[in-house]
Amino acid sequence: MNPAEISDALAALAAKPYDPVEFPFEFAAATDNNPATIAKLQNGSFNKSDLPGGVLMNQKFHFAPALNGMTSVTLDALRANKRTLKHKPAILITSDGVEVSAEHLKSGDTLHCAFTELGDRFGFFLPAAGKERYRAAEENPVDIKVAGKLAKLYDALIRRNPDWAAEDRRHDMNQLMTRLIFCLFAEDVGIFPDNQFSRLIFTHAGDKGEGMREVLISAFTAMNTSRDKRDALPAWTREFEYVNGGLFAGAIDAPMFDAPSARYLRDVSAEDWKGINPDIFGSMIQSVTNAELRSELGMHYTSVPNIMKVLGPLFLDELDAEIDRSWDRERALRQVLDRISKIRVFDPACGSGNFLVVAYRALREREITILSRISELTGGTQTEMWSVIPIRNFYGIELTDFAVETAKLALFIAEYQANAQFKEAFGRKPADLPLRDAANVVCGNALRLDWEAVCPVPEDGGEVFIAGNPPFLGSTNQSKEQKADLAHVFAGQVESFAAFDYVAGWFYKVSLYLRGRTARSAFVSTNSLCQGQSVAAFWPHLLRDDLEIGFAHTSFKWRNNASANATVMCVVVGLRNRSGLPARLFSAGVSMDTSNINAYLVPYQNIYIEGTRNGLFSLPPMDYGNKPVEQGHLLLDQAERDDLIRENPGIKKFIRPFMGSNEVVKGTTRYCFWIRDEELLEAREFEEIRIRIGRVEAFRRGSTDAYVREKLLPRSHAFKQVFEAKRHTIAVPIHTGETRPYLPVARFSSDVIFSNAAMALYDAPDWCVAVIASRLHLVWISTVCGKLETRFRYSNTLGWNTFPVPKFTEDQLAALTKSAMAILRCRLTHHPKTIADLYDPDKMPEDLRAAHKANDDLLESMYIGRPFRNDTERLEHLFKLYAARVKKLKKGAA
DNA sequence: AATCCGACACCCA
DNA sequence: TGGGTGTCGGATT
Repeated sequence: MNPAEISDALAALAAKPYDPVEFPFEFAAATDNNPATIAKLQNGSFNKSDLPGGVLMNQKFHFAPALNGMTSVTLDALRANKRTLKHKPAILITSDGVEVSAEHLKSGDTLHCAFTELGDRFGFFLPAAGKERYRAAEENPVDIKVAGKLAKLYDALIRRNPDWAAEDRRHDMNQLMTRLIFCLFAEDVGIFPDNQFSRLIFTHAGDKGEGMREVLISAFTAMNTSRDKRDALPAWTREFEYVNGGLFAGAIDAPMFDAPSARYLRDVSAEDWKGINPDIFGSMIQSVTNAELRSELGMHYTSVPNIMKVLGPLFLDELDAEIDRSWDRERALRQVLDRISKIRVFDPACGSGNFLVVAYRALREREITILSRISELTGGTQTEMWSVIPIRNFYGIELTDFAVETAKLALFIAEYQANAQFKEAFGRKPADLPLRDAANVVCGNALRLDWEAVCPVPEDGGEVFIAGNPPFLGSTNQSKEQKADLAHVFAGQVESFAAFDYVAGWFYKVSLYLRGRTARSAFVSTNSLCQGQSVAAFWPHLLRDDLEIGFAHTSFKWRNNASANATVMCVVVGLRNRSGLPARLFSAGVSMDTSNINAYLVPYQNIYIEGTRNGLFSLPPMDYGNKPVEQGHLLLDQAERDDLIRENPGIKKFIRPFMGSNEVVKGTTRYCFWIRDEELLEAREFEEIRIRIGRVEAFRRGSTDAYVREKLLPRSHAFKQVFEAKRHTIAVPIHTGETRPYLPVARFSSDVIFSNAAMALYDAPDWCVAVIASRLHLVWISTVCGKLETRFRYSNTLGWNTFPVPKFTEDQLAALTKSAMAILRCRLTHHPKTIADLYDPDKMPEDLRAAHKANDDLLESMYIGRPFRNDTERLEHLFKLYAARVKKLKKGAA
């Protein structure tokens, strides 16, 4: 059962009179226990409670009835009960029929509410159904101000030095910015003496910035030179610390400054850099350096809440549990510390290092927790001198040079801040300078590089955790180079990969890395990787029979602190070697353990629904709508049509109503020219038609699709597909809103032409409406078809042709036809309300709801002799029927 | 020839 | 300006 179903079940329970004997069993049923388990609970064999009237279900809940007004007292009794301690129920619950008191044992949270509110408070009771609530990490406010000022400085420098914007100087410019940022940060947080850097450069560069270039070159050179070798440099540079660390190694140059750029530099150095959040520091710097890409780069960085969706279940949660278990044993804690010291974190799409920084900080925080506890346990005699987590254990691959530099810098800064925390806790830290060791961030194309060369598999028993947010790009939008990258990964491995999203390359490469290793991975991905055609095409090759999904987050909307957010729905998928351990599924604020998560991110065994042109069951063929491919030149709106017909009455015979999803759902009307080949000469008599055909020809001539140029260009009076009905059409919009409780199928007269925004059953029997309009069909479509973000996407090959139906009898078909008609007639009684109005989940009329309910009950009884209990049961039954049918067909073919 | 997809596209409050 | 909700034609099969 999903949370919504549990909510409904609890609401139903709360609406009935309270019976203290029946209540615990009904509560068990409402929290997803099957009838057999409940029967055993009732006959006492599963009931562990020793309280009068009590029911205790292992791990799930402990109930005892309360006397009037005494729910708090009974809750105390439940909490203190020995059996409670032994069997660890998730939830304690008691009621007197008026009040409910409950407690979540793990967190100690309590709930006191009216009995009738049980349904509204379902979230509290989810743990009794094996689902734990989780809260996403909070978004930290970022210092947008600093980034804005950096951007101004950058722009001013480019205005003064246009050549520094060119490709061959980009690296120098990037390096200048990172060095400046490091120095401004260092002088504010105490790595350098207070304000040393800005004081020295502004003292020696003059007011208008005229000497800034030479001053910066001298300063940076000094930081790369040990103090005793600075004879060739101005005397004032002696003051600087020796920094090194790669940041100041290599060529040192700086652009010319002018008055505005010097002013912006002063502005930005006046900011308090202590408050900078290093988690996404890199992205902010990166967005500074490219005015055009500024919004776009910012658009794609991964915010901390999203990073925690990946790193938490990948390894941090498990580490916390281990620390918890070891809390009272010094030896065990030292083992955890040893484990942490060997962990390698690898982000093969690291950008400016957000994931690596967050992972590094998380590990350093846990190290301090462990050391503090060891200190407590040993009475302060612990002798650790220093952190065991080196930043060289953090690996990354990134395509753009500047991002690589900022990633390294962000890790330096994170290390500095972690050291400061360490000092606060233990009173000591090593010297900050010179910078010693660096993260292993490589500049290159992750789909071309050998990942084992970048992040070697450790030989000391260490673990590798691979995480990141690789780029998503559908096949339509990939460049030639990107397609070649995918070919490099998949050629010879997978027969058909050209339709894969770019992100699939990362998933496949990580699967090769993980196999048989002490390593796990988790990536953010576009949700389409786990939907529709990609599932059957990609996932069997990825998982084979030795990998599994260890955890997953179902679709969530992309959000970060950028002003413009990318519009995309994401998932997080964690991969691991097959383990026999439970997998954890996160969905809408709830997590649950399950024996398997399949590639649709459904808690069910692995199953792949393959699109097919031939129906697997006995349903009539469904066609794709008519695809115009004419840049709108054959289409008309209502006014255009009316005007044309007024001026040329004869043109009417070539104009037909034209409908896609929008028109079906909202009841609007568009029209199209519909010219049969044999009528072309007659049609061309009209000047308007000649002009429009000419425009279509021009458009088709310029298409990149050879089929359009060669086959469609000579037929520019017509659409690409040409289908029409003889008697009537049953049409299903392809993309429609997911909040509607039913798919907006409708029936139209034969004059209407359907666009490729709809699927069409031409002249098909009306009982098809009953099937498509059913809850059962919606559940199937929403699971096995693709989505447009979260919108339903109807497909004939994936959804209709694969939909399992029993062999209907004539009587059943007659009943379904009647039911379909009842729905259609009911809609008519609400004329002129549109389908969008009628199927608004908040405003759906009761009689229409009833007609659909009757239709659902009728259809479902043809499957199992009764209505299904919930969507979970619906889906599992459909999966079973599909698998059985495919198995039978394969046997027949063999 | 047919159709799945969109780090979307576009409309409207 | 962002929530609400489906066009349209390229690229792949």
